[in-house]
Amino acid sequence: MRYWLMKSEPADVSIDDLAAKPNQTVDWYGVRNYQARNFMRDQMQIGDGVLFYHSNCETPGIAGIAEVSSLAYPDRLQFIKGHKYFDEKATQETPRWFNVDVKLVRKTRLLSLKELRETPKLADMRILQRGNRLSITPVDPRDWLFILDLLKD
DNA sequence: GCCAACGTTGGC
DNA sequence: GCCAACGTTGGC
Repeated sequence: MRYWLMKSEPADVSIDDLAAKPNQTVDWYGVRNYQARNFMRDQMQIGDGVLFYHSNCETPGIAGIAEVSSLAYPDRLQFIKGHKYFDEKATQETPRWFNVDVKLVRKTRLLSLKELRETPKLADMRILQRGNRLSITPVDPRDWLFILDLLKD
């Protein structure tokens, strides 16, 4: 059982969009970074905890709790010619990109990036490190518990 | 295998 | 819209 922080641009899929999906589940398509792909493909297990993070928006921050609800499988968009996420080097036999499914557990208050930065206990989180751009990062179990506590009210 | 050029991310 | 950081590409 591991914990992750996964970034989503709310203009693409927000926490409310997730809540409105069938089964409150979304396929985490479009990851085109090898490190992030490897986390999904090699490490994620069903039931892993997910901090659903809003990025590239007015108030970035953690917007809800979710969970990994499938093992990784080939990202279907890599095969669609003309699509933004098409990859000509990917084939059905040897897909290059993978995604898991993510299911909402509950929407929370917005725990802003600013507040995260102002919380000394969380200073070691990957998301807070200088220059971090990775869209999926592991979360230390202690940080996970601490954040759940911050989100209790 | 080096590394310059280029593209993307994402906070501000 | 700016730009720092950093990943990827491709010529050599």
